Amino acid sequence: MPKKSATKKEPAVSSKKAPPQIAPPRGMRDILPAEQGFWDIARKACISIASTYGFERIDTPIVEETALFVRGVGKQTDIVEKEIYSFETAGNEKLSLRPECTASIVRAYISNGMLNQPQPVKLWYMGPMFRHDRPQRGRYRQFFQFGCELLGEMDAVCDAQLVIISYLILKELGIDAVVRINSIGTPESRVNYKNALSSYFRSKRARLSEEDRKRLTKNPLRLLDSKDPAVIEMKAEAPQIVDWLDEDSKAHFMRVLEYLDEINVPYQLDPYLVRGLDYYTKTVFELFTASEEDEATQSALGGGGRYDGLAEILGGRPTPAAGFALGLDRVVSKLKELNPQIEPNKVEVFVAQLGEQGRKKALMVFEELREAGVKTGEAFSKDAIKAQMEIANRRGAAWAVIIGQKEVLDGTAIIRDMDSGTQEIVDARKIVQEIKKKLGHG
RNA sequence: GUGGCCAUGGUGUAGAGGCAACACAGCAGGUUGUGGUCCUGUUAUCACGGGUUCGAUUCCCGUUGGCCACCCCA
Repeated sequence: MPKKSATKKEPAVSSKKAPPQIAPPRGMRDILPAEQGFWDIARKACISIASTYGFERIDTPIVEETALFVRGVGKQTDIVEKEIYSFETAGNEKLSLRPECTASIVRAYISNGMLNQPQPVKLWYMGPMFRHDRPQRGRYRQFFQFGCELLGEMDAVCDAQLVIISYLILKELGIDAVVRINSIGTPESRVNYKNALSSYFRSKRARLSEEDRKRLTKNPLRLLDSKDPAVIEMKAEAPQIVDWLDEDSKAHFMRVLEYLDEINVPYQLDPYLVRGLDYYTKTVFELFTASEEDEATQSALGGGGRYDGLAEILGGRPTPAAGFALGLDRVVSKLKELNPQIEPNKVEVFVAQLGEQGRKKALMVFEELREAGVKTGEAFSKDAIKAQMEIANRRGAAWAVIIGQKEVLDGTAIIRDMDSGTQEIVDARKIVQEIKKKLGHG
């Protein structure tokens, strides 16, 4: 290869040249300390409600065999067709970053023989998922999901409970959510419906856009969420899936709705809701915020449904199951709009020092206070007392313990009331005792 | 993956073909060991690469990234 660029000056790694834009990979981001308070609130709500309903945590690998997702999520789905992060290892394993977690959970259920545990098995998970999609607001290539999966039980009350749990988590966070729900029946009834739907739209093929014609052959169900006004109009007359459900699915769906009525979970029947993953059967639902602008942008906070066939697809025994996932990035961004109060990392006492002797003594006093269960702050790397007091103030300390050369020689310490500015000198051996008394720790 | 808009200190913004401005945050000071106010100083090769030009941060092209719409989803 001719090295034309050789004439150019070496890009000189050592020069002062600014590095090229240094940023995380596209569609990925850092979640900084200032953000973590919001995430903590969201995570706590998820975990506490899921635990209340008897769900237990499971962690599965972030990477799985590609085949798991191809079989589980569906070869035809966009997620697998164009969004999956796949790679081959040095050992020729074909692996993928998980684009969602349900397939992994079912895999874990099978590979750990959980069918021998009391059923249903109720699991929750929380972690990053990866999809190589074009980034947008609320859509990241690495995003976090919290989800619950309930395996080994087919009763409709389980579907309802999962809807309720996801709804309650959002409610707990002050987010007003609306559930959109539908039933897509068994694979067989869906095939019949698909046929009916495509023959309906085929009769009106002339009025379809090119894009929608493609969908007609590829996945006619997707026509139902087309934004083309002409299609929306045609939709009104289109066959609806409820009319094609088998008796069992219909009865199941009715029971789910009855349970939701019982708990007063607001829901909208959405005959056009079909989810983009192949494994769903019967109940499917999505959660949206009540505000209109969000409806326009179609960004669901979460979604889920029943997937009775998945375990078998993955090579396990037939196992009825259902679950949901919340998009935590979207939940957190909604939560931030509500401006919840974040507890700052406050401190009760601050230990300030002057001089090397003072610092050594202060190091020990800090440990004693910490061990006594007092929330204590320090800035031992600072020499100036002024800078230390500034930090003490910023961290909201009610008291400051000040130890300088003089105090070390006298065997004393200064205790300063940060509100009034009054100070007293105490015996160095009684610092912890004095502070605890002042804080009312007994 | 397709199309549109955009890119200035840590953050939010101003600016104009010829010294890059303001606010906030940060750091250091305002004499000898004390915070919340105030004052001073300090913090930018204007995302990266190339082109036009005497001269580009400003105009043009490309790259990267962000936002928006489509697609799809969380």
